[in-house]
Amino acid sequence: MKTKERSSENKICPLEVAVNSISGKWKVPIVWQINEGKKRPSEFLRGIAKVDRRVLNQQLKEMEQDGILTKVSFNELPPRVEYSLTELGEKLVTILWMLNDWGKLMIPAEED
Amino acid sequence: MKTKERSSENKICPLEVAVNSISGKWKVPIVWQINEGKKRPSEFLRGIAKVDRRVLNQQLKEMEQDGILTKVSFNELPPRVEYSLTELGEKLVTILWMLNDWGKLMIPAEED
DNA sequence: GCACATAGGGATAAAAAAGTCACTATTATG
DNA sequence: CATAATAGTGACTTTTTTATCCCTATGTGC
Repeated sequence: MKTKERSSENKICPLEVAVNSISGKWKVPIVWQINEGKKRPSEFLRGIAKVDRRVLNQQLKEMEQDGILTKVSFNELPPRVEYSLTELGEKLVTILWMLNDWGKLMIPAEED
Repeated sequence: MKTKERSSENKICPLEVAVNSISGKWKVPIVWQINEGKKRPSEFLRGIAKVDRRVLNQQLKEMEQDGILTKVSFNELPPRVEYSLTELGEKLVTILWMLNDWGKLMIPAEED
């Protein structure tokens, strides 16, 4: 999910940039799961229910380009790739925790 | 954007609920603009660039159902409707400010 | 009557995102 | 040789989301 036109198109809005960078069905789950340190694509595939390999790669790639994740490819066989949070990504986790707390406030009402 | 299946489908994840409730192209801009107090749909239309009336209504409706916005309809002619943030919505603004700060960290790199 | 403003919605089209399938390549194992 | 891991992608379909168009209704001003 690249940076597209949203509310404002002339000036760069930091909030817009931020929201764009985490707008993707599996991006927040990815950040949420990686917290332990490193994770391989295959681990994400097993951990995050029904993510497709194709889509996972897309989102990982975008997050890497956005500076949220770091990718390390080992020259081994079978191939090994590890993703970890950058400093920026770790700061995001802090905000996600707050969003998580905020989300708790919505649950009683949405529990239908 | 209703609550759909994301990472986990059995247990309710507050973060998932939170993210779902603000996943919508104009939802964050709406919250971001309403901070002053109240806003009429027509004001959003003029304020947020190219939002379409139809889409705006959809997102306002969902946010009202999610408890983020409060809608007040006045029985006047021409009709008047005002949206304002609920307590929950105001708490969201706090988090959006942090996301905004976080987004600033991404801008130098993305300024191509 | 016509145009404008207000708020709202049905039917439909377009665009964007996500998902599916099949293939690449390599080594080890049976 | 077949199969299973590993990571990755091109071509394509499906689903979801957003946008467009045209209607409703009401009162004011021309």
